[in-house]
Amino acid sequence: MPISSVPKRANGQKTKARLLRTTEKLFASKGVAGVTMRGITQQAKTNLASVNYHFGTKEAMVLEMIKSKIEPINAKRRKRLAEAKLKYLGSPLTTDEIFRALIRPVGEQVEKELKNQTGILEIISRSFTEPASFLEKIHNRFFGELSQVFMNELKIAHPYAKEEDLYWNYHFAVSSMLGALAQHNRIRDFSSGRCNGNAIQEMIERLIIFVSQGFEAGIKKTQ
Amino acid sequence: MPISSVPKRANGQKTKARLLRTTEKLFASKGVAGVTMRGITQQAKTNLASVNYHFGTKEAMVLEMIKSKIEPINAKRRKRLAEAKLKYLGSPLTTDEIFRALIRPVGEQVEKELKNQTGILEIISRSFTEPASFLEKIHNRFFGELSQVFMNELKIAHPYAKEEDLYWNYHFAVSSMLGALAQHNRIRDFSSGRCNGNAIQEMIERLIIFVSQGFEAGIKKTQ
DNA sequence: TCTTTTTTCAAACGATCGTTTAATTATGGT
DNA sequence: ACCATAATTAAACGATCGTTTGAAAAAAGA
Repeated sequence: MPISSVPKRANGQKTKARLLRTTEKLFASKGVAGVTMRGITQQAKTNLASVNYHFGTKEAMVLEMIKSKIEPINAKRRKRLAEAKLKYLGSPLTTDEIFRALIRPVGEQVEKELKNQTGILEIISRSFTEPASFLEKIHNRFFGELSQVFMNELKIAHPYAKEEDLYWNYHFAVSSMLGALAQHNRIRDFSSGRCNGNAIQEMIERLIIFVSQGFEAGIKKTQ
Repeated sequence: MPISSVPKRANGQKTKARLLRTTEKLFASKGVAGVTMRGITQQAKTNLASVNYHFGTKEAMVLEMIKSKIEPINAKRRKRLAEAKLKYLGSPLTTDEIFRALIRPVGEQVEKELKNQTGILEIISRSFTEPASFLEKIHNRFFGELSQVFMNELKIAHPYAKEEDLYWNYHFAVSSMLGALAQHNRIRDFSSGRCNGNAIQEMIERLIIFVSQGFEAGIKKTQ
């Protein structure tokens, strides 16, 4: 008898986790419509009804999967921003440092889970572009307040910029990030093999430069 | 008896066009999965079987709709690029002029069809992000060679830049454009009403600046 | 007008979707 | 060992999907 009494109903939790992992893969490759109950349960080697037993509905399972993927990234984003602020002790951050805190955690999480073939990039981007209406509440909850945090930091960094410019270009920056992440597998073919879309770290660093400079150019328009 | 003998079976062409227009709206708002045969034929006030009669399959109809929306834009892009080259008579174009030729035609087409409530932005972006596999052939055909044309122009404009940098940042630029267009309805809420996502022309002009400067910053990295 | 072709229509088909039910098996507590 | 709960399973349900069929209606050509 093991001393640790934490995992009660161990097997049950295992199938639940197995379902979530399978949902990840299928959602990343085929979207929410491609995630079928039979496809998931078959690949997770469990019964069809197990999804409804563990999660209630298919939607609830997808939402829980997305939540489990995005929340750690957002936590890291806040942490990085706070660390940067601490380092600069009150004085405003540079644009690229702010966007570094926003974008780098994505790349790190991707590298971390590269072995799992999980496809966080696709999950994040799909959670924005999927037509499924039930995903919208997720964004407002996950990205709504997070965006306000980063926008506030950008306002501090650019006190003389017009608010309108700041909003527009932050919107471009986020959209660029999502678009680039979502399309990252296209660059290999497009560049005839010259660029590797799986070199995530390289892409992230390049993306930070692109987005930061685009942002600054956009807000300096009127100065 | 009318002299013009062009429109034979006039009524038949009308329902076909009506089907295409309805497909536009539904695809834009709900994606390819949300485009149901019964939903389309009901809204187009025709019979369920008319889709298969006029187009063969649902996919064929969606493809034809997308083609009819994107091809005019791409034609305009080539034309604008050619006009700009003619104006500069051999000397290389500036970065923002190249991207202007790429991005502006989208905005113009949107403004042109604003009254139709057709949603080209959603159609373009969805045609990239939709998980439907049958859409992939479209991109390679539509955007593959077009991208090569614009990439060549960027190479001419930046003869000393590394090819790798050019490819990466063109990829970012296109992804940014698609991402920003796809997410354009989010900025209103995000900015608490300060920015209007339906002010397409303003967004397009801002986007050109953002993308051009991001691109130049990305390729100047090593110079 | 008569004939031929095109277009529309109601009805049904087979397939697949998410969910539910009820019976069975496995597990943990006492 | 016994019992209550948790978990798994096979089977079926109702709904919706895209497509096909065969006949009726409409339009064009002769």
